[in-house]
Amino acid sequence: MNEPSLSALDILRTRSLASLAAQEIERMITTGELKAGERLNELALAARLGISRGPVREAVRGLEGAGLVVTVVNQGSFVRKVSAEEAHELYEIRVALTGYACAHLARQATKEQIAALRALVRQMATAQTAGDAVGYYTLNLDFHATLMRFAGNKRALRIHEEFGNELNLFRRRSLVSAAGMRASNAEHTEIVRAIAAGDPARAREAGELHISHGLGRFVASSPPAEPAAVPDGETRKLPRRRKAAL
Amino acid sequence: MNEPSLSALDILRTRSLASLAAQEIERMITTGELKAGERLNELALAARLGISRGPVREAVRGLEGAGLVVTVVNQGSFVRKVSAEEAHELYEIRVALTGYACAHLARQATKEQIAALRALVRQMATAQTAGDAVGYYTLNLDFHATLMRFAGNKRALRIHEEFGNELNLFRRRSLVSAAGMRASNAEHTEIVRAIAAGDPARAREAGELHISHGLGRFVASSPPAEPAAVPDGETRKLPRRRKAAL
DNA sequence: ATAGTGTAGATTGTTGACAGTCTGGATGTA
DNA sequence: TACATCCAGACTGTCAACAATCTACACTAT
Repeated sequence: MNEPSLSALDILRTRSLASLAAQEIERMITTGELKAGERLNELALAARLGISRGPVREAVRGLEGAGLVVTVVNQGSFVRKVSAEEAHELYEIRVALTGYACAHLARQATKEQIAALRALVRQMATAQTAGDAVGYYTLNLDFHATLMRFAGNKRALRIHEEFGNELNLFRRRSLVSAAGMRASNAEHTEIVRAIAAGDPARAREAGELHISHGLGRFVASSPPAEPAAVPDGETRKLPRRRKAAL
Repeated sequence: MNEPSLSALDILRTRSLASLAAQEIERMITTGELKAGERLNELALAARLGISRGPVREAVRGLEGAGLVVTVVNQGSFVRKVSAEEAHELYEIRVALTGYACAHLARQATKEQIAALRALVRQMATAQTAGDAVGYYTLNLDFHATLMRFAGNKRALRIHEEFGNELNLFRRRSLVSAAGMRASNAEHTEIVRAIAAGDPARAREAGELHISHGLGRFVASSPPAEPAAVPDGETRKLPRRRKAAL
C-alpha cells in the first residue's frame, strides 16, 4: 500500500533541507566520521548532500546553538572539542542528575520498572562474563537512559543524552576493561537494589558513586589526548585544511 | 584615543551579522518584547536590523538549537512556549543541581565566598523589608548564579541561566509576595549557614528544599495561564499574523 | 446563511552570485 | 638563510531573486 518510503517530495513537505542537513551532520559527528576539532567545509557538505550552502549554514548554526559545533568568523565552523575540565564538569552534573533520579525512583518506581532495570543488569552481567565490551557499552547507555526516563523527567533525559554525545567529543568512545565492567555492574546492582528497597538516600548515594567511579574508569580507559591546539572555543590562527576532504 | 565604540567595520570583523542578530533576537525574547508563542517574521526582523534574511534565518536556527524557538516548516518560527509540565521538570533539575552545588560548597567554600553569599543575603533582607520586589528578584537571581559559580562548574552555571530564560517563557516573570520574600530569604540564610558549617548533607537538603519551595512560590505568584493553543512544538494550522507587527 | 472554491498577498525555503577575508606558497630582498 | 611582500585560490559572509506554500478573504452555488 505505502510507497516503499516517503517520496522525496513528501519528505520535503514535512522537513526542511536544513533540518535534514542538521540530522546528517550530527550523525557524522556522533559516529566519528567527523572528528572533534575537524573543520566543517560548507561547500563540501552542500555538495555531498546535493543542496546549496544556505541550508547547510542553517544546520551548522543549529548545531552550534546545541553546543556541538564552534564557529570562528571568517575561519569556519569546527566540531567542538571537549576539554578534560569540561568533561569533568559534565560528569559532575551527571552525578547530580543521576543521584536525584535514583532517589526519585526509590520513592516511586513501579514493579515493572524495577523488573526492567533488573533485566538490564542481568544482560550486562552476561555481556561482562562474555567479555563483550561493545555490548556492555550499549546496554550501559540504555540502563542510564532508562533510569532517567523512569524518573519521569524528559528534559533530564535529553540533557543526559546530550552530555553523552559531548563526552564522545572529549576522546573517542572508549570501552572499559573487564575489571571495569565487573565493578561497574556491581554498582548497577546496588543501585537497583536500593531503589527496590525504597531507600532514597541509599539509592542516591549509589547513583552518585557509580557516576563518580565512571569518570575514573572513563579517563583510565581513554588514550592520552594530544595537547590539542584546535578551537575549543577561543583559539585562532589555525591551519586550514585545503583540499576538501570529502 | 579609542573610538567612542568599535567602528561598525571592526565589529563585523569579529562578529557575524548572524551572531549579532541572534543576540538581538534573544534580547527581544528575554525582555518580553517578543512574547512566548509569538511568531518570528523573518522579513520584519531583517528590516528592523537592516540586514537580509540570510543571517536572520541563521540566527533563528541557532536559537532553535538552544531551545528558545520552535520551527514549523512553511509556517515559521515561534518563540517557544513552556508548558507547566516542562516548567516542573526544569525546577526538578534545578533542585538536583542546586543541592549538589550546595553540598559541594559546604566541603570547600572559601571564607571570601561565604562572606560574599552572606552579603547577598543581607542585601536581600534589605530589599525584603523595603518591599522592593524587583530588587529582590534581581538579587535572588544573583545569589543562585553565585552559588553555581562558586561551585566551580561553568556548565552548570550556563544551564542554570538557560533554565531561567526558559522559565520566563512559561509565564511572564512574576514577583513573589512579601511573605514569599521573607520565607525565601530565610531559606537562603539556612543554606549559607549550612555551607559555613561545612555540613554537606544539611547544605544539600537546604538547597533542595529552597528550590522546591521556590516552585511553589513561582506558581502561586503566576497568573493562571490561558489554555494555550499555540506551537509548543507540535501544533499546526494556527493563525498567521498578517500585518508585519513592527 | 453555509459550505466549498479560487485568488492575491504575505512569507518561508532554496538557490546562485558577489564581495571580503584568510591561507600558503612564490617572489624578491637583505 | 631569513624575512617581508604579494598573489592566487579556497572559503566564508551577505544579499537579492525565484519558487513553493500558506492564509485570508471574496465569490459562488446550494
